[in-house]
Amino acid sequence: MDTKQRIMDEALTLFSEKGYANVFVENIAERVGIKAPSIYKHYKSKQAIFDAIIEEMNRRFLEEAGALQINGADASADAEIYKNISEEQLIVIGNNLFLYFLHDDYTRRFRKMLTIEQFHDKKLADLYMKQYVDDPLSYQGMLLGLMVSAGVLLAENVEIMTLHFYAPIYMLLTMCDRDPEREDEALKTLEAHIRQFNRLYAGNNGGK
Amino acid sequence: MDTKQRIMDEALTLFSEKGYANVFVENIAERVGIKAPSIYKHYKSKQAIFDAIIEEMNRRFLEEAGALQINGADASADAEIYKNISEEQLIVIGNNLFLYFLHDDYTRRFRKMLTIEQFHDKKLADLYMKQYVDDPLSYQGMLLGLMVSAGVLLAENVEIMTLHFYAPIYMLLTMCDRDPEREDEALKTLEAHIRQFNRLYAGNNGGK
DNA sequence: GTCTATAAGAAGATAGAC
DNA sequence: GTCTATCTTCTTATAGAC
Repeated sequence: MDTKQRIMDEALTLFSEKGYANVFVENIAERVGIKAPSIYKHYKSKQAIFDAIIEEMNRRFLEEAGALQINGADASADAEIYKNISEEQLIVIGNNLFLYFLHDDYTRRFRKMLTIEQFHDKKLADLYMKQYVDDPLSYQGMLLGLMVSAGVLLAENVEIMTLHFYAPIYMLLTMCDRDPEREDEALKTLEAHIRQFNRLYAGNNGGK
Repeated sequence: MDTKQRIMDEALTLFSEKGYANVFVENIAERVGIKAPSIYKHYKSKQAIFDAIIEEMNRRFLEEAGALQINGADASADAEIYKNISEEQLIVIGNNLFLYFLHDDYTRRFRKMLTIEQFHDKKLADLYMKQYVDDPLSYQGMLLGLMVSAGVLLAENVEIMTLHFYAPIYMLLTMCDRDPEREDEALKTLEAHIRQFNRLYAGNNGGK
Protein backbone atom coordinates (compact mmCIF):
# COMPACT_ATOMS: atom_id res chain seq x y z
CA MET A 1 0.00 0.00 0.00
CA ASP A 2 1.39 3.40 -0.88
CA THR A 3 2.14 6.00 1.75
CA LYS A 4 -0.80 8.22 0.86
CA GLN A 5 -3.17 5.31 1.36
CA ARG A 6 -1.47 4.27 4.60
CA ILE A 7 -1.79 7.79 6.01
CA MET A 8 -5.52 7.69 5.36
CA ASP A 9 -5.82 4.23 6.85
CA GLU A 10 -3.96 5.01 10.05
CA ALA A 11 -5.78 8.32 10.36
CA LEU A 12 -9.12 6.54 10.14
CA THR A 13 -8.07 4.12 12.87
CA LEU A 14 -7.02 6.95 15.16
CA PHE A 15 -10.02 9.17 14.37
CA SER A 16 -12.37 6.27 15.12
CA GLU A 17 -10.71 5.68 18.49
CA LYS A 18 -10.15 9.21 19.73
CA GLY A 19 -11.99 11.60 17.47
CA TYR A 20 -10.56 14.06 14.97
CA ALA A 21 -9.60 16.76 17.48
CA ASN A 22 -7.73 14.37 19.78
CA VAL A 23 -5.56 12.97 17.04
CA PHE A 24 -2.48 14.97 16.07
CA VAL A 25 -0.72 14.85 12.76
CA GLU A 26 2.29 13.54 14.63
CA ASN A 27 0.27 10.52 15.89
CA ILE A 28 -0.68 9.61 12.35
CA ALA A 29 2.89 10.03 11.12
CA GLU A 30 4.23 7.82 13.92
CA ARG A 31 1.96 4.97 12.89
CA VAL A 32 2.93 5.32 9.27
CA GLY A 33 6.59 5.41 10.30
CA ILE A 34 7.42 8.88 9.03
CA LYS A 35 7.75 12.34 10.61
CA ALA A 36 4.83 14.72 10.82
CA PRO A 37 5.98 17.24 8.20
CA SER A 38 6.22 14.47 5.61
CA ILE A 39 2.46 14.04 5.85
CA TYR A 40 2.09 17.41 4.14
CA LYS A 41 3.73 16.10 0.99
CA HIS A 42 0.68 13.81 0.62
CA TYR A 43 -2.15 15.93 2.03
CA LYS A 44 -2.31 19.68 2.27
CA SER A 45 -3.82 19.63 5.76
CA LYS A 46 -5.16 17.42 8.53
CA GLN A 47 -8.68 18.27 7.39
CA ALA A 48 -7.80 17.08 3.88
CA ILE A 49 -7.04 13.63 5.31
CA PHE A 50 -10.44 13.58 6.97
CA ASP A 51 -12.16 14.67 3.77
CA ALA A 52 -10.33 11.98 1.81
CA ILE A 53 -11.62 9.37 4.25
CA ILE A 54 -15.20 10.53 3.70
CA GLU A 55 -14.74 10.37 -0.06
CA GLU A 56 -13.11 6.95 0.06
CA MET A 57 -16.00 5.77 2.21
CA ASN A 58 -18.57 6.98 -0.28
CA ARG A 59 -16.68 5.22 -3.04
CA ARG A 60 -16.48 1.94 -1.14
CA PHE A 61 -20.07 2.07 -0.06
CA LEU A 62 -21.39 2.47 -3.56
CA GLU A 63 -19.05 -0.25 -4.78
CA GLU A 64 -19.92 -2.80 -2.12
CA ALA A 65 -23.58 -1.98 -1.64
CA GLY A 66 -24.71 -4.07 -4.58
CA ALA A 67 -22.70 -7.11 -3.63
CA LEU A 68 -23.71 -6.94 0.01
CA GLN A 69 -27.29 -5.88 -0.52
CA ILE A 70 -27.33 -2.83 1.64
CA ASN A 71 -29.10 -0.43 -0.65
CA GLY A 72 -31.82 -0.88 -3.20
CA ALA A 73 -29.59 -1.05 -6.25
CA ASP A 74 -30.30 -4.65 -7.23
CA ALA A 75 -33.15 -5.68 -4.97
CA SER A 76 -35.52 -6.53 -7.79
CA ALA A 77 -32.96 -8.91 -9.24
CA ASP A 78 -33.07 -10.84 -5.99
CA ALA A 79 -36.84 -10.98 -5.92
CA GLU A 80 -37.07 -14.66 -6.80
CA ILE A 81 -34.77 -15.68 -3.99
CA TYR A 82 -36.85 -13.98 -1.34
CA LYS A 83 -40.15 -15.44 -2.47
CA ASN A 84 -39.32 -18.83 -1.04
CA ILE A 85 -37.20 -17.95 1.92
CA SER A 86 -36.99 -20.07 5.06
CA GLU A 87 -36.44 -19.08 8.67
CA GLU A 88 -32.85 -20.28 8.44
CA GLN A 89 -32.29 -18.14 5.37
CA LEU A 90 -33.77 -15.15 7.17
CA ILE A 91 -31.27 -15.75 9.96
CA VAL A 92 -28.49 -15.87 7.40
CA ILE A 93 -29.60 -12.52 5.96
CA GLY A 94 -29.70 -10.92 9.40
CA ASN A 95 -26.38 -12.43 10.41
CA ASN A 96 -24.67 -11.36 7.21
CA LEU A 97 -25.94 -7.82 7.55
CA PHE A 98 -24.88 -7.67 11.17
CA LEU A 99 -21.47 -9.26 10.72
CA TYR A 100 -20.67 -7.19 7.65
CA PHE A 101 -21.46 -3.98 9.50
CA LEU A 102 -19.59 -5.16 12.59
CA HIS A 103 -16.50 -6.82 11.14
CA ASP A 104 -15.77 -5.06 7.89
CA ASP A 105 -12.76 -3.16 9.06
CA TYR A 106 -13.32 -0.02 7.04
CA THR A 107 -17.04 0.09 7.78
CA ARG A 108 -16.53 -0.41 11.51
CA ARG A 109 -13.89 2.28 11.90
CA PHE A 110 -15.82 4.64 9.70
CA ARG A 111 -19.04 4.14 11.67
CA LYS A 112 -17.25 4.85 14.94
CA MET A 113 -15.66 7.96 13.49
CA LEU A 114 -19.02 9.19 12.20
CA THR A 115 -20.57 8.51 15.59
CA ILE A 116 -18.01 10.76 17.23
CA GLU A 117 -18.01 13.51 14.63
CA GLN A 118 -21.65 13.58 13.58
CA PHE A 119 -22.72 16.51 15.74
CA HIS A 120 -19.76 18.55 14.59
CA ASP A 121 -21.07 18.82 11.04
CA LYS A 122 -24.64 18.37 9.86
CA LYS A 123 -23.45 16.69 6.65
CA LEU A 124 -21.87 13.93 8.74
CA ALA A 125 -25.07 13.47 10.73
CA ASP A 126 -26.96 13.13 7.44
CA LEU A 127 -24.42 10.63 6.16
CA TYR A 128 -24.72 8.60 9.36
CA MET A 129 -28.51 8.54 9.11
CA LYS A 130 -28.45 7.55 5.45
CA GLN A 131 -25.84 4.86 5.93
CA TYR A 132 -27.10 3.18 9.11
CA VAL A 133 -30.80 4.05 9.27
CA ASP A 134 -32.56 5.10 6.09
CA ASP A 135 -30.74 2.99 3.50
CA PRO A 136 -30.90 -0.26 5.50
CA LEU A 137 -34.59 0.34 6.27
CA SER A 138 -35.26 1.11 2.64
CA TYR A 139 -33.49 -1.94 1.24
CA GLN A 140 -34.75 -4.37 3.83
CA GLY A 141 -38.23 -2.93 3.46
CA MET A 142 -38.04 -3.88 -0.19
CA LEU A 143 -36.93 -7.43 0.60
CA LEU A 144 -39.53 -7.94 3.30
CA GLY A 145 -42.14 -6.42 0.99
CA LEU A 146 -41.31 -9.11 -1.57
CA MET A 147 -41.76 -11.77 1.08
CA VAL A 148 -45.13 -10.31 2.02
CA SER A 149 -46.17 -10.30 -1.65
CA ALA A 150 -45.17 -13.93 -1.88
CA GLY A 151 -47.12 -14.78 1.26
CA VAL A 152 -44.02 -15.88 3.14
CA LEU A 153 -44.62 -13.12 5.67
CA LEU A 154 -47.81 -11.38 6.75
CA ALA A 155 -48.02 -7.71 7.67
CA GLU A 156 -50.42 -4.82 7.33
CA ASN A 157 -47.61 -2.32 7.66
CA VAL A 158 -44.36 -3.38 5.99
CA GLU A 159 -42.56 -0.25 7.17
CA ILE A 160 -43.15 -1.11 10.81
CA MET A 161 -42.33 -4.76 10.18
CA THR A 162 -39.01 -3.63 8.71
CA LEU A 163 -38.39 -1.48 11.77
CA HIS A 164 -39.08 -4.54 13.93
CA PHE A 165 -36.54 -6.49 11.90
CA TYR A 166 -33.79 -3.89 11.70
CA ALA A 167 -34.00 -1.82 14.91
CA PRO A 168 -32.76 -4.70 17.10
CA ILE A 169 -29.90 -5.30 14.68
CA TYR A 170 -28.98 -1.62 14.82
CA MET A 171 -29.14 -1.61 18.61
CA LEU A 172 -26.97 -4.73 18.94
CA LEU A 173 -24.49 -3.14 16.56
CA THR A 174 -24.15 0.00 18.64
CA MET A 175 -23.71 -2.28 21.65
CA CYS A 176 -20.82 -4.19 20.05
CA ASP A 177 -19.18 -0.98 18.86
CA ARG A 178 -19.00 0.14 22.46
CA ASP A 179 -18.09 -3.21 23.95
CA PRO A 180 -16.72 -5.80 21.52
CA GLU A 181 -16.69 -8.38 24.33
CA ARG A 182 -20.45 -8.56 24.09
CA GLU A 183 -20.36 -9.85 20.50
CA ASP A 184 -21.18 -13.45 21.46
CA GLU A 185 -24.12 -12.28 23.52
CA ALA A 186 -25.23 -10.08 20.63
CA LEU A 187 -25.07 -12.94 18.12
CA LYS A 188 -27.20 -15.17 20.34
CA THR A 189 -29.70 -12.38 20.86
CA LEU A 190 -29.72 -11.69 17.13
CA GLU A 191 -30.62 -15.28 16.28
CA ALA A 192 -33.34 -15.38 18.95
CA HIS A 193 -34.65 -12.07 17.62
CA ILE A 194 -34.92 -13.31 14.05
CA ARG A 195 -36.58 -16.58 15.08
CA GLN A 196 -39.17 -14.68 17.09
CA PHE A 197 -39.60 -12.15 14.28
CA ASN A 198 -40.26 -14.99 11.86
CA ARG A 199 -42.75 -16.60 14.22
CA LEU A 200 -44.58 -13.29 14.70
CA TYR A 201 -44.83 -12.50 11.02
CA ALA A 202 -44.91 -16.01 9.51
CA GLY A 203 -47.26 -16.29 6.54
CA ASN A 204 -48.77 -19.12 4.52
CA ASN A 205 -45.89 -21.53 4.84
CA GLY A 206 -45.17 -20.79 8.46
CA GLY A 207 -41.74 -19.59 7.40
CA LYS A 208 -40.64 -23.18 6.97
CA MET B 1 -28.77 29.97 39.36
CA ASP B 2 -25.29 30.58 40.74
CA THR B 3 -22.30 31.04 38.47
CA LYS B 4 -20.80 27.64 39.18
CA GLN B 5 -24.04 25.97 38.11
CA ARG B 6 -24.36 28.19 35.03
CA ILE B 7 -20.82 27.32 33.93
CA MET B 8 -21.71 23.63 34.09
CA ASP B 9 -24.97 24.20 32.24
CA GLU B 10 -23.46 26.20 29.39
CA ALA B 11 -20.54 23.79 29.15
CA LEU B 12 -22.95 20.87 28.78
CA THR B 13 -24.78 22.68 26.00
CA LEU B 14 -21.55 23.37 24.14
CA PHE B 15 -20.05 19.91 24.75
CA SER B 16 -23.25 18.30 23.44
CA GLU B 17 -23.11 20.40 20.27
CA LYS B 18 -19.41 20.34 19.43
CA GLY B 19 -17.71 17.82 21.69
CA TYR B 20 -15.33 18.45 24.55
CA ALA B 21 -12.23 19.07 22.44
CA ASN B 22 -13.93 21.62 20.18
CA VAL B 23 -15.19 23.75 23.04
CA PHE B 24 -12.76 26.24 24.57
CA VAL B 25 -12.92 27.63 28.06
CA GLU B 26 -13.41 31.02 26.47
CA ASN B 27 -16.59 29.80 24.69
CA ILE B 28 -18.06 28.68 27.98
CA ALA B 29 -17.13 31.94 29.68
CA GLU B 30 -18.70 33.99 26.88
CA ARG B 31 -22.04 32.25 27.31
CA VAL B 32 -21.95 32.74 31.05
CA GLY B 33 -21.03 36.40 30.52
CA ILE B 34 -17.64 36.36 32.21
CA LYS B 35 -14.04 36.15 31.02
CA ALA B 36 -12.23 32.85 30.67
CA PRO B 37 -9.87 33.19 33.64
CA SER B 38 -12.83 33.71 35.98
CA ILE B 39 -13.92 30.16 35.23
CA TYR B 40 -10.91 28.94 37.16
CA LYS B 41 -12.25 30.46 40.38
CA HIS B 42 -15.10 27.92 40.14
CA TYR B 43 -13.41 24.90 38.58
CA LYS B 44 -9.75 24.02 38.68
CA SER B 45 -9.68 22.90 35.02
CA LYS B 46 -11.77 22.35 31.92
CA GLN B 47 -11.74 18.64 32.67
CA ALA B 48 -13.16 19.35 36.14
CA ILE B 49 -16.22 20.94 34.50
CA PHE B 50 -16.71 17.83 32.41
CA ASP B 51 -16.35 15.59 35.45
CA ALA B 52 -18.86 17.70 37.38
CA ILE B 53 -21.37 17.23 34.56
CA ILE B 54 -20.98 13.46 34.75
CA GLU B 55 -21.49 13.54 38.51
CA GLU B 56 -24.50 15.82 38.27
CA MET B 57 -25.94 13.50 35.66
CA ASN B 58 -25.55 10.47 37.88
CA ARG B 59 -27.24 12.36 40.70
CA ARG B 60 -30.17 13.43 38.51
CA PHE B 61 -30.59 10.04 36.99
CA LEU B 62 -30.86 8.27 40.32
CA GLU B 63 -33.24 10.94 41.57
CA GLU B 64 -35.57 10.89 38.57
CA ALA B 65 -35.37 7.21 37.69
CA GLY B 66 -37.98 6.18 40.21
CA ALA B 67 -40.50 8.81 39.26
CA LEU B 68 -40.01 8.26 35.53
CA GLN B 69 -39.73 4.50 35.66
CA ILE B 70 -36.48 4.08 33.82
CA ASN B 71 -34.75 1.63 36.10
CA GLY B 72 -36.03 -1.21 38.20
CA ALA B 73 -36.15 0.64 41.50
CA ASP B 74 -39.89 0.60 42.04
CA ALA B 75 -41.19 -1.72 39.36
CA SER B 76 -42.82 -4.15 41.75
CA ALA B 77 -44.85 -1.29 43.23
CA ASP B 78 -46.33 -0.68 39.81
CA ALA B 79 -47.16 -4.30 39.24
CA GLU B 80 -50.91 -3.87 39.71
CA ILE B 81 -51.12 -1.12 37.12
CA TYR B 82 -49.54 -3.22 34.41
CA LYS B 83 -51.70 -6.27 34.95
CA ASN B 84 -54.68 -4.62 33.31
CA ILE B 85 -53.04 -2.44 30.74
CA SER B 86 -54.68 -1.49 27.43
CA GLU B 87 -53.15 -0.78 24.03
CA GLU B 88 -53.71 2.93 24.58
CA GLN B 89 -51.91 2.74 27.91
CA LEU B 90 -49.03 0.89 26.27
CA ILE B 91 -48.80 3.74 23.76
CA VAL B 92 -48.73 6.21 26.63
CA ILE B 93 -45.86 4.31 28.26
CA GLY B 94 -43.88 4.25 25.02
CA ASN B 95 -44.60 7.90 24.29
CA ASN B 96 -43.66 9.02 27.78
CA LEU B 97 -40.41 7.11 27.67
CA PHE B 98 -39.60 8.49 24.23
CA LEU B 99 -40.57 12.08 24.95
CA TYR B 100 -38.81 12.12 28.30
CA PHE B 101 -35.60 10.91 26.72
CA LEU B 102 -35.99 13.28 23.80
CA HIS B 103 -37.21 16.47 25.46
CA ASP B 104 -35.80 16.48 28.95
CA ASP B 105 -33.22 19.15 28.41
CA TYR B 106 -30.53 17.77 30.64
CA THR B 107 -31.01 14.20 29.43
CA ARG B 108 -30.95 15.21 25.78
CA ARG B 109 -27.78 17.27 26.00
CA PHE B 110 -26.11 14.68 28.16
CA ARG B 111 -26.95 11.87 25.75
CA LYS B 112 -25.53 13.81 22.81
CA MET B 113 -22.37 14.59 24.78
CA LEU B 114 -21.97 10.93 25.74
CA THR B 115 -22.50 9.91 22.13
CA ILE B 116 -19.63 12.13 21.06
CA GLU B 117 -17.26 11.30 23.91
CA GLN B 118 -18.01 7.62 24.46
CA PHE B 119 -15.06 6.24 22.52
CA HIS B 120 -12.68 8.59 24.26
CA ASP B 121 -13.10 6.88 27.61
CA LYS B 122 -14.34 3.36 28.30
CA LYS B 123 -16.17 4.54 31.43
CA LEU B 124 -18.29 6.85 29.27
CA ALA B 125 -19.09 4.01 26.87
CA ASP B 126 -20.18 1.91 29.84
CA LEU B 127 -22.31 4.74 31.15
CA TYR B 128 -23.94 5.19 27.75
CA MET B 129 -24.74 1.48 27.51
CA LYS B 130 -26.15 1.34 31.01
CA GLN B 131 -28.23 4.49 30.60
CA TYR B 132 -29.68 3.93 27.14
CA VAL B 133 -29.51 0.17 26.58
CA ASP B 134 -29.20 -2.09 29.61
CA ASP B 135 -31.26 -0.17 32.17
CA PRO B 136 -34.21 0.54 29.85
CA LEU B 137 -34.22 -3.09 28.68
CA SER B 138 -34.05 -4.29 32.25
CA TYR B 139 -36.86 -2.10 33.54
CA GLN B 140 -39.15 -2.56 30.56
CA GLY B 141 -38.42 -6.28 30.63
CA MET B 142 -39.78 -6.30 34.15
CA LEU B 143 -42.93 -4.43 33.16
CA LEU B 144 -43.58 -6.57 30.10
CA GLY B 145 -42.87 -9.65 32.22
CA LEU B 146 -45.65 -8.58 34.56
CA MET B 147 -48.00 -8.20 31.61
CA VAL B 148 -47.07 -11.68 30.41
CA SER B 149 -47.72 -13.08 33.90
CA ALA B 150 -51.11 -11.40 33.89
CA GLY B 151 -51.86 -12.81 30.44
CA VAL B 152 -52.13 -9.36 28.87
CA LEU B 153 -49.23 -10.22 26.58
CA LEU B 154 -48.02 -13.58 25.30
CA ALA B 155 -44.36 -14.42 24.73
CA GLU B 156 -42.03 -17.37 25.05
CA ASN B 157 -39.04 -15.10 25.36
CA VAL B 158 -39.68 -11.90 27.31
CA GLU B 159 -36.15 -10.64 26.70
CA ILE B 160 -36.63 -10.65 22.96
CA MET B 161 -40.11 -9.21 23.30
CA THR B 162 -38.58 -6.35 25.28
CA LEU B 163 -35.98 -5.85 22.57
CA HIS B 164 -38.81 -5.68 20.04
CA PHE B 165 -40.50 -3.04 22.16
CA TYR B 166 -37.49 -0.90 22.98
CA ALA B 167 -35.09 -1.17 20.00
CA PRO B 168 -37.38 0.84 17.69
CA ILE B 169 -37.76 3.49 20.39
CA TYR B 170 -33.98 3.66 20.74
CA MET B 171 -33.51 3.92 17.01
CA LEU B 172 -36.10 6.69 16.62
CA LEU B 173 -34.41 8.52 19.46
CA THR B 174 -30.99 8.45 17.78
CA MET B 175 -32.76 9.65 14.63
CA CYS B 176 -34.28 12.68 16.37
CA ASP B 177 -31.03 13.52 18.11
CA ARG B 178 -29.42 13.84 14.71
CA ASP B 179 -32.31 15.55 12.99
CA PRO B 180 -34.91 17.17 15.27
CA GLU B 181 -37.04 18.00 12.24
CA ARG B 182 -37.95 14.34 11.98
CA GLU B 183 -39.65 14.31 15.38
CA ASP B 184 -43.19 14.32 13.96
CA GLU B 185 -42.34 11.45 11.67
CA ALA B 186 -40.78 9.63 14.61
CA LEU B 187 -43.85 10.08 16.81
CA LYS B 188 -46.15 8.70 14.12
CA THR B 189 -43.80 5.75 13.58
CA LEU B 190 -43.62 5.20 17.32
CA GLU B 191 -47.40 4.94 17.65
CA ALA B 192 -47.66 2.59 14.69
CA HIS B 193 -44.84 0.53 16.18
CA ILE B 194 -46.55 0.13 19.53
CA ARG B 195 -49.92 -0.73 17.96
CA GLN B 196 -48.29 -3.41 15.84
CA PHE B 197 -46.26 -4.62 18.82
CA ASN B 198 -49.45 -4.97 20.83
CA ARG B 199 -51.20 -6.81 18.01
CA LEU B 200 -48.26 -9.21 17.65
CA TYR B 201 -48.00 -10.01 21.34
CA ALA B 202 -51.62 -9.53 22.45
CA GLY B 203 -52.71 -12.08 25.03
CA ASN B 204 -56.01 -13.18 26.56
CA ASN B 205 -57.79 -9.83 26.38
CA GLY B 206 -56.47 -8.91 22.97
CA GLY B 207 -54.77 -5.95 24.57
CA LYS B 208 -58.12 -4.18 24.83
C1' DG C 1 9.55 12.11 -0.35
C1' DT C 2 11.78 12.30 3.90
C1' DC C 3 14.17 14.82 7.16
C1' DT C 4 15.40 18.89 10.88
C1' DA C 5 14.41 23.31 12.33
C1' DT C 6 11.18 26.55 13.17
C1' DA C 7 7.41 29.81 12.48
C1' DA C 8 2.67 30.97 13.73
C1' DG C 9 -1.03 30.62 16.39
C1' DA C 10 -4.23 28.52 19.50
C1' DA C 11 -5.74 27.17 24.03
C1' DG C 12 -5.31 25.99 29.00
C1' DA C 13 -4.02 27.94 33.00
C1' DT C 14 -1.80 31.36 36.44
C1' DA C 15 -0.53 36.00 38.64
C1' DG C 16 -1.92 39.68 40.74
C1' DA C 17 -4.75 44.13 40.73
C1' DC C 18 -9.34 45.57 41.96
C1' DG D 1 -15.25 36.79 42.02
C1' DT D 2 -14.02 39.28 38.06
C1' DC D 3 -10.74 41.47 35.41
C1' DT D 4 -6.19 42.24 32.28
C1' DA D 5 -1.85 40.60 31.23
C1' DT D 6 0.91 36.90 30.50
C1' DC D 7 3.08 32.27 30.63
C1' DT D 8 3.48 27.76 28.85
C1' DT D 9 2.58 24.18 26.10
C1' DC D 10 0.88 22.07 22.37
C1' DT D 11 -0.24 21.64 17.44
C1' DT D 12 -0.57 22.76 12.70
C1' DA D 13 1.97 23.92 9.06
C1' DT D 14 6.06 25.77 6.28
C1' DA D 15 11.08 26.28 4.81
C1' DG D 16 14.67 24.39 2.97
C1' DA D 17 18.49 20.73 3.05
C1' DC D 18 19.26 16.03 1.37
